Amino acid sequence: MRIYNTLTSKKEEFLPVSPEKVTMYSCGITAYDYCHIGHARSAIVFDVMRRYIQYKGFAVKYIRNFTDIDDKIINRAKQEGSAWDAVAEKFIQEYYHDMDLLGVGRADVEPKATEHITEMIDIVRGLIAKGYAYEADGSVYFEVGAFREYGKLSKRDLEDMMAGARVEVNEKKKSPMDFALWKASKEGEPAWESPWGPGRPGWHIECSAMSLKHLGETFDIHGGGADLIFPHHENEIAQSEAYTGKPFVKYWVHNGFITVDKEKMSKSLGNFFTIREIMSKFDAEAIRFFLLSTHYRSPIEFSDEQLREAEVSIDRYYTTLLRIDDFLGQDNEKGKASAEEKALEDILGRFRAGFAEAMDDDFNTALAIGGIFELIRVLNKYLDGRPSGKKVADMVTRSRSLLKEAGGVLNIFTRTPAEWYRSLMLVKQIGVTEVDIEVKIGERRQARADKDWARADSIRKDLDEKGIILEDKKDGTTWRVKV
RNA sequence: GGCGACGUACCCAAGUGGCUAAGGGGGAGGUCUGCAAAACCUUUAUGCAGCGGUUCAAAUCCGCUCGUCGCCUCCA
Repeated sequence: MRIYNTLTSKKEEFLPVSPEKVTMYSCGITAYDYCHIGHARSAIVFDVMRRYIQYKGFAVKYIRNFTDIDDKIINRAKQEGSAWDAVAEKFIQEYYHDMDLLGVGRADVEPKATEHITEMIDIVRGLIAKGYAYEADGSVYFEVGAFREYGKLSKRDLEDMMAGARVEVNEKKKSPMDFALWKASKEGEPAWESPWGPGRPGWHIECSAMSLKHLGETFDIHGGGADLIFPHHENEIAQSEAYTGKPFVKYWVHNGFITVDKEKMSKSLGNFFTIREIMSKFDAEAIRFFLLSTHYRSPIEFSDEQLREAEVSIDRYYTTLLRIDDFLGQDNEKGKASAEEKALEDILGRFRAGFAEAMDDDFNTALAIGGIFELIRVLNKYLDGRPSGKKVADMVTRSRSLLKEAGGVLNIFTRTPAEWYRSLMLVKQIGVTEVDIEVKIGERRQARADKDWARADSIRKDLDEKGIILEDKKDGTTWRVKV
């Protein structure tokens, strides 16, 4: 398995610290607002990495934090006239709501910054003792110049940064690049007792403290959005390595951005879409599929059209699954081979290896999905030959289980076709019920038996206008939701 | 200004030295069907931003040019 490491700027063979157990940490959210689709991408990308590493047979310990104390949370609370911790708690719950629908699993530990104040203070105290940090007016700063390797992740030279520094002037800091480990609290702000007086943690220190506590001094994978490379992750490295004297992380992985009109989606530009906004128009699975249909490091242009195409693709999957289930449900006594038997056997024989090869190459989900649709095409062609018999049933069953296996790793294609259509009916706001549709199908069946094609077609057209497509098959009519 | 990434068909998107340039969507034609739908078939890049170079061999490596974007400030 090869993973692209931001630290070395290349794909590297994945060799975890411990051969059996993989330790990974991803930066979660600051809980001050609803999540947008960029948060979804990050969460889904790392969710898939974790699932795939488990699929490969490793035990995984996965940590994803919540930043529950921060300026933005405090400001939001002020705006709303509520308590800062109530704001954080509310948006953590909203996060779970969105992520559950997107199929993002819970991490093994989901630590909150405020639950690790003691650990953070210990690290800050240690950094001061080792000469990497200094106190000024109740705040503590990390002295960037004292850490020789500063800039190694973001490939920056400290002197260049000073020259072009756009950081605000802070007289208390020795250098403008120094960053806060501990911030003295102002009047009325949340505060914790510390050796430097009442204050609260700086942003970066929490990840160092929580990863150290839950994963140890050196762990395997640390991830987040590419916008966290600098300064957040650079600072984490400085703090952690200065404190422990050990390498902090083996593999740094960063996902690319979502763009709108080619520009990065961001809060400040105001060009962002929240997850729930999108889920009011598209099924959550379509969002997940859309995000996985591009390699995680590439930018993705967000658009309704792309989401719609994702829906069409998923629909193709479930339509095939329905066909498989229909096929396996029918009598398959007499044996009739399909001309495409060899082609299906070939692809079944290499499918699993192909999937692993794609995923082993820096989690190439786009290629892996391509393999899934290749199998679907060959299988459909095979079924077009109307084969029957035990061997055929076995091959079709095997196809289905391989599709489910691959889908399971990506956590897509895990529902039944019926569940998919039901969900589509909700999201497309279809104005007829399943019972209505069955009644219409019954009426049409009679019309067709009477060879009253005009009436049969009018019933079909009527449903089509409501977003329901009828399909006449040998043994009856089925319906689907139009995507 | 410094650092970095990207530019593959009508659209999205894999592929980063050698097998017919994956896969999805769309278009055109066809098979099947009462007609449809689905599915399948054929077709839609002798070509990978442009120009040079390295090599027996380049979308893939190197150089330059053009274009787009990101980070350097909170950001997934």
